[in-house]
Amino acid sequence: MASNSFQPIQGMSDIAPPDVYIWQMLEARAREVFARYRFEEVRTPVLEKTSLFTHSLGDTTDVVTKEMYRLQDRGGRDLSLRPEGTAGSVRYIASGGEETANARIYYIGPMFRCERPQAGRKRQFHQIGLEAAGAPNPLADAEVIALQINLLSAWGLEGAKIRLNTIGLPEEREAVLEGLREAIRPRLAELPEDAQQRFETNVLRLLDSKDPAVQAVIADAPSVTELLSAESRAYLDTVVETLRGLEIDVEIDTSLVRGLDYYVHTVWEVVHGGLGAQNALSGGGRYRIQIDNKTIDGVGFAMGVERMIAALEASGVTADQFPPKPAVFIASLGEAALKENLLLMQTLRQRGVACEMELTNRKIKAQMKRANKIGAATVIIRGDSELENGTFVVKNMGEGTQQELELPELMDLMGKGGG
RNA sequence: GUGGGUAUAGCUCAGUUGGUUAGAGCGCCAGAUUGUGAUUCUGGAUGUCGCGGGUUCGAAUCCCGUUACUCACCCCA
Repeated sequence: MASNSFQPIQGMSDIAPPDVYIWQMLEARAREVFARYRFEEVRTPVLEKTSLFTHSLGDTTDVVTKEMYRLQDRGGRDLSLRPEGTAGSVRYIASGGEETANARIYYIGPMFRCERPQAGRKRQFHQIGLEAAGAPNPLADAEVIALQINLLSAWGLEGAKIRLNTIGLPEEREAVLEGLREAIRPRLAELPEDAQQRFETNVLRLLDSKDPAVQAVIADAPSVTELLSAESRAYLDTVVETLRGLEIDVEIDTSLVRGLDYYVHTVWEVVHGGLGAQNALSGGGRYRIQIDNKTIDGVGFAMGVERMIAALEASGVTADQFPPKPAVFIASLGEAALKENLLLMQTLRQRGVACEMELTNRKIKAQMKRANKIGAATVIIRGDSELENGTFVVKNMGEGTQQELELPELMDLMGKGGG
């Protein structure tokens, strides 16, 4: 029943069984893939100084200006729940000097943005992300993209597409923006009002507008790539060639832009058809972030876990395909057996067998029913007569067969994986 | 921040033009001769009809507010 007092706050949810199994699968396989590519986990705090985000993401971006959970602590410090993972990772990288200058790290955890929830968008959402610090190098960008593709296939996702583009260097940004404005200005009147505003505040955003009127004007404007320097174009070309050399085929999408200020050179997105309006599973790119007098270069991506799960479900991969290991169930008959079975359960658990038992004197029928429900592969039945004989009835639930064993035989069987 | 849809049992949902004790399926509990599950049969329990107010002789049903869910815009993972 939907009672307000039992519900999490807006845009946040409990992740419980059976849903949690697919989360565990995703995280476990991600850790395997990251380890293979030699990345290590770093767990940064969820709460950071607000200034970290305003400086690295850009103090006029929507994420910073209207989507952060921002608060003051008791000492009056201005803090924010992290809206993304790169800023904190980069702070960590910057904190380590030479030790972390070329860090290869990953993170798994919750992010927070106070927006209106919709399909694929929660206020507390989760990302699995990765950062490879180091000076710009197209080979590094290609390696990270290759890793990401490997990750998607480890998760069993089909039908995802990578859109790749470049946005060049900060020093040429102004020239790009001016070039775009010049091309659009003569037809400014054709644009709807909100687009005209974006013309002033964020021309790049017009490129990926969904509005047909905007698209018509953009179609005739030069692409970002055309406005960039030869060096920046060459950088992108090398990324693409390197990927082709790794037998990874990517397509360049010149309408792709990013909403955060820190990006330079390569940017990309993984999109999937089964998701509704928020169709990006992942955003990635190369960045350059200043913290105090330090500049951190790196390349990375973040995958939205909720969106990833939605995409997997759209392609037939669901949580109930990853249930926990089937358990052994112990059924008791009578007070004396119940007590003895507690000790048996303790012993089995200490030997690594996942097991469960009924702690009341319920009828055996009800106990068998429960064992069946939790998916126990084996039920050990012990009542008064077994107690007298020193034996255990062991039932194989899959086949419906059962045998009566003595303790050494039982332990032997359990040692082989719980029956 | 703006706009649309929704809210009835643990779950999925039905509920006629406002009318008497609000229903179904699944699940749960119990029974179908001895201490054995998943099938079958029989019986049983469970609802502040999201919450608050209003209209009415009478509201799950109409109106207003509110909270949450959901979808889209904006933006983003």
